[in-house]
Amino acid sequence: MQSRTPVPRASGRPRSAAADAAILAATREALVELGWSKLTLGDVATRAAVAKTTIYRRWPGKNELVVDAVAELFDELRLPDRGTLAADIEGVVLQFAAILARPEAKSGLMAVVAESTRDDALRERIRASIVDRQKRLVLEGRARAQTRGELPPESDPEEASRTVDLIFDVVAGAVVHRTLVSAEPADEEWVRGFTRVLLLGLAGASDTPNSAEPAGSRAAGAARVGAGGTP
Amino acid sequence: MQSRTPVPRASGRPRSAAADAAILAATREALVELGWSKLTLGDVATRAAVAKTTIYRRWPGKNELVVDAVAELFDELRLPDRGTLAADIEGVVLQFAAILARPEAKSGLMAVVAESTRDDALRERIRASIVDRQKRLVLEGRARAQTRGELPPESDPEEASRTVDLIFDVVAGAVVHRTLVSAEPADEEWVRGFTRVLLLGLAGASDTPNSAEPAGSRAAGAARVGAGGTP
DNA sequence: CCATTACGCTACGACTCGTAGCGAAACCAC
DNA sequence: GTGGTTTCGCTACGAGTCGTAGCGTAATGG
Repeated sequence: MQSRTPVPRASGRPRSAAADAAILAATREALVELGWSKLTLGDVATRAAVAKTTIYRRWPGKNELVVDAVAELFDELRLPDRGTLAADIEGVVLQFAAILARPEAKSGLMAVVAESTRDDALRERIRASIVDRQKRLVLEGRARAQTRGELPPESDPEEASRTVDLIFDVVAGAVVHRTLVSAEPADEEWVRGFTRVLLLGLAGASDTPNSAEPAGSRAAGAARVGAGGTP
Repeated sequence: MQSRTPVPRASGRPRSAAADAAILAATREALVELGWSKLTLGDVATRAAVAKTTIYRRWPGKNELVVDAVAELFDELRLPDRGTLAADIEGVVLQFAAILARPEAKSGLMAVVAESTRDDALRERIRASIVDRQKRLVLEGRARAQTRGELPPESDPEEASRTVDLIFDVVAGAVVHRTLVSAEPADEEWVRGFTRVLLLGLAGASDTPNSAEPAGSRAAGAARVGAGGTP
């Protein structure tokens, strides 16, 4: 995943895969103990029992290293079929919240996102190794819900894409804000309430794809909501 | 707001209010040009035409200085009465998005939030000078909507508090995620879609305050939605 | 006039950064 | 084996930042 193989190397001493793992693990350890700002590559090198130069040969700098170290935390995200869209959402949101609650994710993720506002390459790295993996779950859950009949099949593909993006920003944003800014746990009770709001909102919005009205009024259509569920 | 008057000082040379303003303005300027990571207090001092020691006499460090500098950006947030809850939400979300789109807010805000995960005092400072000011708008908008009859009067005060917290995390989180992570503009079209989902979700959720069910099923009640609006 | 506090300036040790240079180690092709 | 190639660990280095101390000066109140 983070193999920085520049080109299909011909010969020479191969890079130690163990060193990669040790460096990333040491980075997470340092994130827990020191946090982002006090984390130094020299310290990571010591923890990983490698030379500082070895790290610089593989990663451009602290930003990229932390992105890869944090990205591995999200590898465990799964979307088991829990029977209903609501249950699926609650399950994956709870997983996401559990990862975000870990100190290495907290202090590392937001810091690199902040840095990415002035570094397009870094943002692309975050997108590829963290964000896209999360967004794929949204797509998967949506497809599953369509199979169940809980959501109508996508009519306009572009509209569907916008909706997925919206869902993703709402879900990930809400959990992140709850965890990091409000500094309160995204526990089961909160996730239940959040899922209810999200689901009702999406179901209601799906009948009125778009409109020029300044929003408001329309509402009656919301009755055709979360069909399915506890059948 | 950022007056760091330790105690009601008796005598001596008073602190220059102009210096405070110059330092905060210089901080924002440096955030735009350099970003968070390359911003140094020495540079800020030069830009503000003050001595570096003057900054250290007023702020503990870079984190707190940036919090105060960014906080001033949110002073302009207003909640004019636009007639409907939907319009009110859209208006304030657009304002919020406009502030977040500014580079000094982007690079500064997320960085201090990241730091606040390991610094309780810093988080409290952020809460007091930035977050609470935003949350007050949610309360104000809710009260206004209740007056209009768009939302039922709060029955259980604790339940109402949880709802306000949820709304706040969803709104602020979604806009932040859209702007910083997805790196796409929270323009009028996006805000319209977001408001529609949020409003339908809240209206639908308001009849079924809470339940032990794993969510899903319930939906019919959603018809008693956004009453009022374009009367 | 005097006590008190803020200010500008200089200088300082401590620390981190990212790189360069070296010899040794590990791999491949022959 | 032997030679070529790449990585590794180690040391050392200049550059830059941090946060503080010390000093003389400026501005206020009693």
